[in-house]
Amino acid sequence: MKNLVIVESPAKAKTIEKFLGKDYTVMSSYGHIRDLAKKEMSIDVEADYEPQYQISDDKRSLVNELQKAVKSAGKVWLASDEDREGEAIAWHLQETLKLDPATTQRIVFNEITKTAILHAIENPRQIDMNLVDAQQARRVLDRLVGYEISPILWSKIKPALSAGRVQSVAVRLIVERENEIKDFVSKPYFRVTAQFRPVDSTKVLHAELGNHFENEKDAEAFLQSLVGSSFKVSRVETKPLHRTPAPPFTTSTLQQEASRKLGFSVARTMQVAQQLYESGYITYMRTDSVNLSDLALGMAKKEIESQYGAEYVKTRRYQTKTKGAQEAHEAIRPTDLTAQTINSESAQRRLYELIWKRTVASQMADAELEKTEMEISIQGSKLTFGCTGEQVKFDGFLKVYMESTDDEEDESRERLLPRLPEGTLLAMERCEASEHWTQHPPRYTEASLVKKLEDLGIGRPSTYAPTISTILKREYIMKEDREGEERKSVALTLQDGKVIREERTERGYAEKGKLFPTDIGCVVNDFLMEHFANIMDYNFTATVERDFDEIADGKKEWRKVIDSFYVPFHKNIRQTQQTSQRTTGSRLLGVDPVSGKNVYAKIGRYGTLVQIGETNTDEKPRFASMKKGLSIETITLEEALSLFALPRTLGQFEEKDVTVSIGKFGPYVRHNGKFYSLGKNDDPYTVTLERSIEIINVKREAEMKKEEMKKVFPHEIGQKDGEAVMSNIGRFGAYLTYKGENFRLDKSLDPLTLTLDEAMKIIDNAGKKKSKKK
DNA sequence: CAGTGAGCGAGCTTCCGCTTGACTT
Repeated sequence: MKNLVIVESPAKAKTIEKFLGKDYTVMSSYGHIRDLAKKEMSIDVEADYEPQYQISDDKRSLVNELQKAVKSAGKVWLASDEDREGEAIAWHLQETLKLDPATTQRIVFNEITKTAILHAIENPRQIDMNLVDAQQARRVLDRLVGYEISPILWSKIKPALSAGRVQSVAVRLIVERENEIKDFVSKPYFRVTAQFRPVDSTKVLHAELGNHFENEKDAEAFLQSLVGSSFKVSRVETKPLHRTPAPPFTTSTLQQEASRKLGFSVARTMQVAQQLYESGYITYMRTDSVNLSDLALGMAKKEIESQYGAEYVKTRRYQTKTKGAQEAHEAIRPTDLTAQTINSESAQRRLYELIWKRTVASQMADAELEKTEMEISIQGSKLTFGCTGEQVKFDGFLKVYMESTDDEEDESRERLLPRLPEGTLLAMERCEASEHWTQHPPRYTEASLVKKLEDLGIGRPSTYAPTISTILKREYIMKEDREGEERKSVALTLQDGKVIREERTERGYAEKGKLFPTDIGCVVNDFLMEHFANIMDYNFTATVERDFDEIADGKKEWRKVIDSFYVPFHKNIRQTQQTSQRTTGSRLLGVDPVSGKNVYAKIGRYGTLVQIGETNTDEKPRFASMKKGLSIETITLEEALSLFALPRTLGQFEEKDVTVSIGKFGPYVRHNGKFYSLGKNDDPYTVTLERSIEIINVKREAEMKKEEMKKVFPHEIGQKDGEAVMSNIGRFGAYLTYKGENFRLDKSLDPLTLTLDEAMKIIDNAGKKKSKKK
């Protein structure tokens, strides 16, 4: 063994090994192998911010293996990605594996082809310490911010909270959007639509008035004024229009489109993309680059030519405009563009097809359209109706793919218009003025939040999904569906010279999977905005990124950059810790009619709660947790008082008290020292004694059944090759045991009546799958 | 595994970015 090549990803290692042949062994570092120690700050501020690195727990055995491989290798090639993090990974490898910088080869390639890799091997360099230092600065800054602010939140608001350069700004976006929505005053307006017909034809023309009316009176007056009017086509304008395809997918745009077109969460998209990547169907899925390799461009051209014809080909190179993009990889694309679809489970197939279409469309010709705008004049009025139509002259990339939008009101009312010359007289067939409301700005979805973060240059492709799950886990935000609000709206129709008024009940737009801030999210955000405005600034990341770039260019020293940030920052930390008030988001709801004491809603150590009485008096106040769906801001006095109804004693069963309450794991019934969880549809505030007894009995029966099961299992189905085939019930359901190995049983199969033949079939099939994988 | 919330004090929590696995029945 002469050469050892180390890359970041095992899938990449497998591919490269094939290109390099016998003289090379390719191993993977699985990302970073070393990081700041988890406990405490692990940055020696006194010693000029010396970082204390440690091999990550889950990498110890890997590092051992790498060490062994290094010993038997003549030359070591560090081939991690060509960006800040990749350079740091290479450096950490060099340090940890005690490689000699003079003989260690640093190589990079951002296209996994034989040519690119061989070219890289011929052009090795040494590790770029400036780039490594830029990464160290990034790492140290994030640790300082996160580990100094978080403890302040623990002491001033609630334990186990967190703050960080990325997550806190993500929460800020959601809190501020919610505030905008709260301040938004929805106003009604009237939109007038009409249907015309040329007097000597049956063609129909759908048009809309260029103006809206603010109230019903004006709308009605306008409709009245139309009675007896004549209408004609006053202007026709036709102009060419062309549309360009969207660039190939990056992580962020893939997440957005998969959310809009397939309804995937950001995490789901990444999970499915990972599977596609590991099966070799697509290129790497964590990327900020829209660039396609020459190989891919060539494949696309060939594929489009053969499928759609040469006139559909237009080779395009896209430029990445994203702030702070590092472009260590290609855009996300199929590895083989001749495969329009793949034979795989549904989610993988659908995501793959989306990627295929987007990639191919990006290399196709513009769509050529003809847009016609028609204006219809009203005799005796300055107002005009208008309609637009679009005709596709050449479909180009539209043959394959059209990008979606987030706009909920996007009705794409464009249609083909009949050809009518200017001056054509029109008869009005019907006309309606309908009431609508102005819409508040939309709440973020996971995907639109990712887009916003990317626009601000905050976060990286590998962190978008984890960031969202962090702020969900901390309960700063929640993801919810909301029904549209019901509204009464007025519609006025012009019929036989009269205006008919009709009231309709309408539902506004339903919101699905939208992000809402919680009480805690709002209180933490207010606190951070008050005390750490610079970190919360939307430009903070962009500003420090400029410093990191200068470090990478060798123009600045990383420790100095950190020092000029840290000195004022740390002073602010100390001051905030000493002087700021404990923050609970407390709100006075009113007076308890029974005790005459004040009732508050606020944040406590374990979440939001309501409180009767004061905390700074001798007499202890009474507390009760808030139910799901209640918030400090909207809870009423009555709702708050009702929360004190627990625990309730419902009566007796088998001569013992039956009580109901809410515990750590949800609502429960307690009887004779035992606990029984309430069902999903049971409300602890109203549940009856009868229902509680039913719950107790159901659980008792289930437990008895389980006991009986234990007696029956493990069950011997039969013998094969002198070994027993057993069935059993475990934590994850029924399974078979044979020759010391376990095999999952499908839910539809009964582990007791299964025959030996059936069991052996399952075992054989599972065995085949395993050997295939290897 | 079925509270808590005041106060006492121990010991715990926390960042972002790079990569997969997982006692997988």
